[in-house]
Amino acid sequence: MKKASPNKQIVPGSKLDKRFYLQEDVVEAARNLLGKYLFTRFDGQLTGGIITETEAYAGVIDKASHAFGGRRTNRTETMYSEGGTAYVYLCYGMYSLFNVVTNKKDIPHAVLIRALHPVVGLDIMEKRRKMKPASKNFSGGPGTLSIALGIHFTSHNGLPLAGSEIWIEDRKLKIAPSQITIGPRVGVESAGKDALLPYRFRIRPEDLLYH
DNA sequence: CGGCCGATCCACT
DNA sequence: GTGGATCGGCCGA
Repeated sequence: MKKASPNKQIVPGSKLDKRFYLQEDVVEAARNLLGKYLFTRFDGQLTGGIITETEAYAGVIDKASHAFGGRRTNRTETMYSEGGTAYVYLCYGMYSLFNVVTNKKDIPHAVLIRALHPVVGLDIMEKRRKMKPASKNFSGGPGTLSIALGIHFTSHNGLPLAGSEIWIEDRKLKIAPSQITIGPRVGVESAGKDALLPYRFRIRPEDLLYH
């Protein structure tokens, strides 16, 4: 009997379209982004991988969101852009965190991309991360995946995912509901009862090896 | 203008 | 499991 083996073959993909980014349910959007491919191409260097963990931030009614209560500041202004915009901000003074803005303009929904399974441009990402792509912690957190992809808050905040050096593709990787773990979001303890909302989606680690 | 703190990561124990 | 790194955003004075 044939043994299952990792399939890293790159299937022709299509960029996610406006309809995807305009979906009104940001929790659905977060779930739907699992298994999609996130790419960057800076200075001709193509890097990318499979999104394996996301969190939904539900805008003005979500205490864990930067836009809670309709807060509009210089930083959060990006969240009020039309769906399909990159919201990248500095966290803990040293990490750029990458979010996908969804829904209509002025509705500040966003999905934080929390983990990436590296697939394309491994050599380039290895140099950026200064570690082997097979290492634990290579791109399994929101800060480290931005380093691997070369995403930085000063350069890439506000970029349109439909026409820039950052984009997301659907390569028809199917994620079954049984492969998805759902739970509360990370690092949002101060959000009161919103901290308990099941807005975090993950592909189970054991399912990451075979796709 | 001062101070607090964060959607994190890593080294060290 | 714990704490240090490191700095822009934000709020209050």
